Amino acid sequence: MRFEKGHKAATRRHILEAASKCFRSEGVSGAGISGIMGAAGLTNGAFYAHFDSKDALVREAVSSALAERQQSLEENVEMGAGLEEVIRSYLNQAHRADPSCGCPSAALLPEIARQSEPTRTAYEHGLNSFVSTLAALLPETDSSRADRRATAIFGLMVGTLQLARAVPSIARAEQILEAGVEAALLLAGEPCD
Amino acid sequence: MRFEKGHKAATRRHILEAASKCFRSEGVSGAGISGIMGAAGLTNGAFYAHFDSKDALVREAVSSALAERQQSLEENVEMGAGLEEVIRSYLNQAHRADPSCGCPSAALLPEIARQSEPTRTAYEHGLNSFVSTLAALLPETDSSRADRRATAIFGLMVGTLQLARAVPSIARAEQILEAGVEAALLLAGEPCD
DNA sequence: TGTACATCAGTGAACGCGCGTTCACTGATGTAC
DNA sequence: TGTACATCAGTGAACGCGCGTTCACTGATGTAC
Repeated sequence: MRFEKGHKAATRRHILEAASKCFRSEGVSGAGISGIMGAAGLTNGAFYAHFDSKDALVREAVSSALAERQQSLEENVEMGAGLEEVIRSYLNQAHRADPSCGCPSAALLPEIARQSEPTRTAYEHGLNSFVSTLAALLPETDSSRADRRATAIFGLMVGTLQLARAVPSIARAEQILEAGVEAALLLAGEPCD
Repeated sequence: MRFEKGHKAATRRHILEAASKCFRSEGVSGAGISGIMGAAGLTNGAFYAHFDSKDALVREAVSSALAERQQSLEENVEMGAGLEEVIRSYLNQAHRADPSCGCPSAALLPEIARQSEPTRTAYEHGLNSFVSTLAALLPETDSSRADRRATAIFGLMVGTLQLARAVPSIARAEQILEAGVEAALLLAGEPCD
């Protein structure tokens, strides 16, 4: 078979999507090239026609997962979602149970800290955008204070979801998620400083 | 040479300490048996005289790191530290810069969520103790409410430290840590419900 | 119109390497007779 | 006292395996003449 125009770019996107899911569910060092390529419906040999190395794939997959989440957040906000809806759609059992389509920060943060500098820079940019979008949902008008508060709220969301995922008991996970929602709402409502 | 009484138990503890550091700095799947044994001053072959498998080592190393942190927290509290000192001794540059001796939750949580059930159960027990100790530092008298609030504060601490470790800029990390301290103090001071 | 060659996404076997794990062995000490 | 054997923490080479990466090849299509 011959390939229509844009075929290779589409394949590249499929690999990126598969990688982004595999990394979130198995971890960056837990997911291998063969498994990722298999999930994308290809064999391992085709990988290097699309990416220079696993490291390059990690950088792009992290960026891509962050961008996907950013877009989904913005869509929710445009549909009228406030901070409470955003928090509740993050700290719940569905998100806890499926890391593969969820927040890359919750699934990968400690590993991102061990990645090469370009990957960490890409992460920082994605984080900044996400925090800005959250900050715009806060009552606080001073944008630097709102960013600070949004950063803390996001840190709380990430840490809480990770705690809920680590404990084996679903009931305990539920308590953790509820404690997180309650505290995040409190942080959202209280004035800064 | 022959070995004095208790020698083998001491070696086992050394392996556990080395493993606990290696896991925190390189990740559970990033750290190998050879590297851990080397860090303990032994060769890889000796490992299986002390532990059944890497999985068993992970379980014990996680427990041991949690217990060490728990003990250090309790000592600080006995020396008169309040919640603010605890928060500030967690969310600072020294802790950000050295994961190997720091909080195992901040270094390993997403990986712990992927471990076998016994490891996750061990983690849950360590977490519960830590949260109870934090809860006792809150003004809230109702212990179940205090536990909920302490859980959220701990989630905030863990997520915030991870964010600070992931970004490449130290200045940005500092902003993140400060935002976390501010929010954690707010959560500590506000009444629950 | 037919033939030879170029293109190019993808295949699948192979590379060296390090992993977790096993095992025959070492060498210093203790014990039996 | 001397000799043979047991004990036991640790060594270091080897096992099979999967990793990231490379490469000769396939096979369908396009282009040149």
